[in-house]
Amino acid sequence: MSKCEQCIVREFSSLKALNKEELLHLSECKESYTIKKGDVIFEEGDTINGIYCIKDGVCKMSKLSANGKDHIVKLITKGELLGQRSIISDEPVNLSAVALEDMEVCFIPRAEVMGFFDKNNQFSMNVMKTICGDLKEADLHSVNMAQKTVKERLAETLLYLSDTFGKNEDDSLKVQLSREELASMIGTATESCIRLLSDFNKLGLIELAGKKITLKEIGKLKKMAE
Amino acid sequence: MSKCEQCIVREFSSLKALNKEELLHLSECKESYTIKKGDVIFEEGDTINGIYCIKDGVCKMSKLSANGKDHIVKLITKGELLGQRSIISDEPVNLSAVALEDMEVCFIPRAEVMGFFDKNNQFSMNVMKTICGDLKEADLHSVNMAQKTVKERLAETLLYLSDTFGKNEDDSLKVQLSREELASMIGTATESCIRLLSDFNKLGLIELAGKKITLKEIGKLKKMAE
DNA sequence: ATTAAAATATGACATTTGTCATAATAATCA
DNA sequence: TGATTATTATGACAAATGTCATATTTTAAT
Repeated sequence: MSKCEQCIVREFSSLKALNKEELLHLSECKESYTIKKGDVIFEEGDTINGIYCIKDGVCKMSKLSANGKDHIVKLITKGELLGQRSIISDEPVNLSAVALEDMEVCFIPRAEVMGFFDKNNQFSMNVMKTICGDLKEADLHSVNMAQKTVKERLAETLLYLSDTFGKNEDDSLKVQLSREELASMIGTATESCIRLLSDFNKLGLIELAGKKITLKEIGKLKKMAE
Repeated sequence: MSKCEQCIVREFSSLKALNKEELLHLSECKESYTIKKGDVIFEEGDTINGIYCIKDGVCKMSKLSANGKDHIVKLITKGELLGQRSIISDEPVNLSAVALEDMEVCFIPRAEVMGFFDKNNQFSMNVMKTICGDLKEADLHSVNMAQKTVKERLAETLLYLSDTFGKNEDDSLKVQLSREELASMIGTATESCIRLLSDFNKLGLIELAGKKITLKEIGKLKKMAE
């Protein structure tokens, strides 16, 4: 069992507020998991009994809409905690989490988390700030969904992917989403997404090579995203 | 200066966790305001120095989108607190708040709120739960914006207005939004909103009388909203 | 009450986006 | 490797939505 005290990822989440003693205790009750690409961590409506700390990898958080399509609400990566909202509200999770690549995660039991809330005010404050940040993001996101065109949303999403998850050595986007997944992030039909990618390609804004997408004209893409 | 202890509205917000002593202190440092319809409580980007407790009335929370249009993210009414996110994150507010009708609000200084966070764990927990609820709502909202048609969103919004804010004696919706505001809630052009309202009217789903909107076929509207 | 201004309504049309069909390419597996 | 399947791509068209013009109604102001 690995020591939480030595885990660097911890420093990037609310868990950074924990003291040595708390970390020691955490090391003993947490469980490490390896999750394969495509695996479901939890599904919308599931009752989870703790939170997940992402050590490595990226997963998509999605919600089934009334018309049966999956909508990707956000992507989560290392240093973030999963399932906080559910634990705090004492409700089933409202989003599904599916790994986009192989992942390393630790599961922290509910009781442990509640203990931290009780005894460590700084931890509570950190969680609160995180959730407030999420809320701000979510509000911005819905305004974008409501007011921007599909083209603008695509440009914006490509830039977001680049900024947040970085590039490979060949400059292509690190997270590899299928066209369907990309479409489900920007809220459009897969065909529309493919068509716009083609357009962007023809305009020289991006370069397509199979699943790989490379951003060529960041400035123009930014303008396009408004 | 009115006593917070006797304020019924308190019972509906996170403030219900406060004890007698805290309430006494709160009574002394809070300030009551009357806000006229159309008045701005705060604007996106403003730094606020406390939170607002809504005693009466309804206000719209909106965000300016890149194309210059205002998008109404949500409506807030009595029993809710305004500005929590900003105070917790220690950031300017990300939404504007404008009164849709005359309002009664109390302003609670930042320091007071922070004191409650420090000393009253239940209060913190309540706030956290509220924000988690907001986050869940916000995620659902963006999925709806991304996946539903304008028609579906209009039906859904009308039902929401009826459920949340109730009806007048003549059965018409209590909150009176202009067509422009309604359009800005569902994320569409004012003309499209007007056109769809006309359609709904012709179909007998609703009844229009000037600004007044009366829902006639709740069941059908629900089906329409999917 | 009369006028001016704002809000609501409707028509005509352009643009965006979705849907269905089908082709081309890439990935997977026996 | 060859066959099978999934993914990506493109065309053709329909449906949804936005824009601009203009009429009508409501509201506000003098």
